Amino acid sequence: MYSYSSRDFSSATVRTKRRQVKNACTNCQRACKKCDDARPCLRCVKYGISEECVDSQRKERKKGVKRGPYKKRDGKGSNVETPSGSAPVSNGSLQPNNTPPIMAPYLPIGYPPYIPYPPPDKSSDAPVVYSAPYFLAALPSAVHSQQDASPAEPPYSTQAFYQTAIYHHPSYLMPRNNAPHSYPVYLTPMLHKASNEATADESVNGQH
DNA sequence: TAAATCGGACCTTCAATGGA
DNA sequence: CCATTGAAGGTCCGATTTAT
Repeated sequence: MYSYSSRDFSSATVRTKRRQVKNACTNCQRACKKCDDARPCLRCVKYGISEECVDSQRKERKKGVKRGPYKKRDGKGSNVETPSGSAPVSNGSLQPNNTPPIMAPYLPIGYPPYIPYPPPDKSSDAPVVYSAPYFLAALPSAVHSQQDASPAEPPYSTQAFYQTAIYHHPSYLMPRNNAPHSYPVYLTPMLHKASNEATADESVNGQH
């Protein structure tokens, strides 16, 4: 879910694999932008083109392609190493002993420090918005505060966007894969503006 | 300055291959 | 039979271009 490029890290840190969705929507595909598994995807929601958010059509894989002789396996299946020298990525799933994955080393620059976020307070009316790391990675400026555990009022009127996002993307606003690393998130004015004005923006068309 | 574009690096999938 | 290989087909990062 969380896709962060290795380029987001200092050279001293390990490379991490970029996560991709299985099938991007046609809009994101054309724009070469990050999509997600939900339909409509977050990007289409943002641009107000939810109704156009449909899976792209995938080609059938070629069959019967002759393949040359494989290279001899050197030594013992040493290919256990992860691709391109990347660290063994915890994809957010629980480890065998049921301990949460260690996510902190994979957080992108600007990501809040690794701190477990307390569960929502049922007695509170304050909207507690969780965000998956993926969401934050896509919208790093959305992180307004990570230390304030009880956001009372978002600094901007984001109700419209919240409603849309929560309706279409409840999973974005809740911890994923039982990961405890969730944070309160405020949306940026840019995002709010987009949510209100996106309907006028029909320009999410592509070329390529 | 923000948004759109797009080249290409990176990732996933899965049929072919080859060892047990 | 099953683990491994490796290329096809895909996603999306990030530099560049264009619009406001």
